[in-house]
Parts: sequence; C-alpha cells; structure tokens
Amino acid sequence: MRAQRAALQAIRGDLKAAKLPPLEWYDALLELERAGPAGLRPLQLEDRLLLEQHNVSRLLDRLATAGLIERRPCPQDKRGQVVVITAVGAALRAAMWPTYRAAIARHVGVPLGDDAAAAQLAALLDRMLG
Amino acid sequence: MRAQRAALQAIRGDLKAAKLPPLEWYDALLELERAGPAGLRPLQLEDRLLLEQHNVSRLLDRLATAGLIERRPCPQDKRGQVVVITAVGAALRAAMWPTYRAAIARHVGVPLGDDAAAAQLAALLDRMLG
DNA sequence: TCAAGGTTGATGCAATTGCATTGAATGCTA
DNA sequence: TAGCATTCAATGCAATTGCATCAACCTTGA
Repeated sequence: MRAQRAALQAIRGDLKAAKLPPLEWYDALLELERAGPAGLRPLQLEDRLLLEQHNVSRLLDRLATAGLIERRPCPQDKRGQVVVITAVGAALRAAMWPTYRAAIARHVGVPLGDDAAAAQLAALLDRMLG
Repeated sequence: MRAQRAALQAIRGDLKAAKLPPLEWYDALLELERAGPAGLRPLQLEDRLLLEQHNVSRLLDRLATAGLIERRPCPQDKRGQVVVITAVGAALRAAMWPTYRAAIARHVGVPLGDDAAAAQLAALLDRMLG
C-alpha cells in the first residue's frame, strides 16, 4: 500500500508539473483507444479500470466536457450507451505518454533496479487479479 | 496499480461490512500505538502514512472527535503538537485487527498463494520505498 | 402479453481530498 | 537582536469520491 501510494503520488506530481490532466484520464483514454471505433460500454470500463459505476459515469462526464470522448446511444440496449474516443482524445493520450512513461521509469523502474525485478513484480501482482 | 486498487477496495469492503471505521484510522492508530505514550508529531505521521499535511490534520480532527487520540501542546515547539493515542483508540485498533487481518489474508494472501511469494512481493515493494 | 425483478447509467447529497493561503512560532543572519 | 525567510499546523474553497436512490429499459416466466 505504501509503495503504491508513494509511486502514485510521485507520478501524479510529474503529470501535474507538466500541466497534463490526471492519471485517471489517461487510463480511460487508453482503454477507449484500444477498443477502437467500436468503443466501450461504461460497464466494460468499470471492469477494466476497477472503478465504481458512479465514478465511471462522472469521469465520462469530464472527458465528454473536454471533448475527448463521445457518448453514443447503444443500438442493442436503449438504456446504455457506447463511449468512443475522439481524435482530440487520442491526441491528448499520446501527448501524455512521454511524461507518463518517464514518470513510471523514474518512480518504479529506477527503484526496482533491473528488468527482471520488474517482471517478477508484475507476475506477482498479476496473481492478485485472478 | 490495479492489483492495489482491487485489494484495497476489497479490504475496505470487508471493514465496512463489519461496521468498522475506515482503513486510514487503523493505520494512524497503529503508528500512534507503536509510538507509545511519547506520541508522535503530525509531521512524523505524514512520513509514516505518506499522507499530505492537510490530510493528516483532518484525519486527526476526526480521530480526536471520536475520542481516539489526544492533541497535546508540544513543549519544544509551540507551533506544534504531540498526538497521543487514548485507551479507547487502542481498544478500537485492537478490535479492528481480526477483521483487517482476515481481509488481508483473503484478498492478498490467498491470491498470492504461498508465503514465499508474499515475502518476495514485500521485498520488491520495499525497494520502491528507498 | 404483461407483471415482477434485474440491469444500466445518472444524480442529489454528504464526506473526503486537493489546493492555496494563513497565522503562529522558529531559527538564521546581519 | 531586529528582520526575514522558513516551518508547523489549520482552514476556506473547489473538485472528487462515496452512498443511496432513481428513471428508463431489459428479461423472464406465468
């Protein structure tokens, strides 16, 4: 918990110092970019981001307000919607990556030392997501 | 990040289901209990809990309101204070432990499998706190 | 086919967190 | 030792998160 908090706060600090949006935006935009033009249902985002339903709903509000995503009605289910990333959204995600990548390297990669340690850590943490 | 979030949310859920206070209270009370009757300065709590100054200040507000800690003036530094856990606070921490312990076992221990994996994970994460 | 129950996503309200600033006290330096 | 930058902790305000609930829609089964 403490290691995660330290890394997270440090990475957030780097993003903020670069005047970039919060980390949550990146995560959401990345998932949506991976989903391609088919987009994602909010429920799928919940699963992938491990966020609660109401937090996804409000995160999407902010992303939509910023013009980074588009909410489209869902043909199969009129309650639902399909969320698609816009070109602006994809551009922002790409613009965030260099800073984010460097922050990860600095605050996770460097402390861990070698790549083998990182791989080991990833493997262990993966077990916790089964 | 995702592994931590999953574990944290699950553990919080268990504490809530048992009608116990939030995890942050436990962490703070534990540090204060370890500090003994000498107590801790808020700044020391910041370091140990990796919380920002204003969050410590407000966490202490809540703990004090609940009668779990006592804020005493600091003799060496009249700006500061010394925070000491009360008997009620220690009792609450102790009461939380069985549930917390079980939650950790369930959501961290079990997924990891054996103790060796847990030790390895702890060692790797420790590197990130240097 | 329609009533009952479950799912999807939004929203009002309270609690928490983040951010900037403040007030008080300290210590450094000239 | 007066002046000034720094440190400790609190606080007003905005943004976010948590919680409960709601409205709309879907699904199932008699």
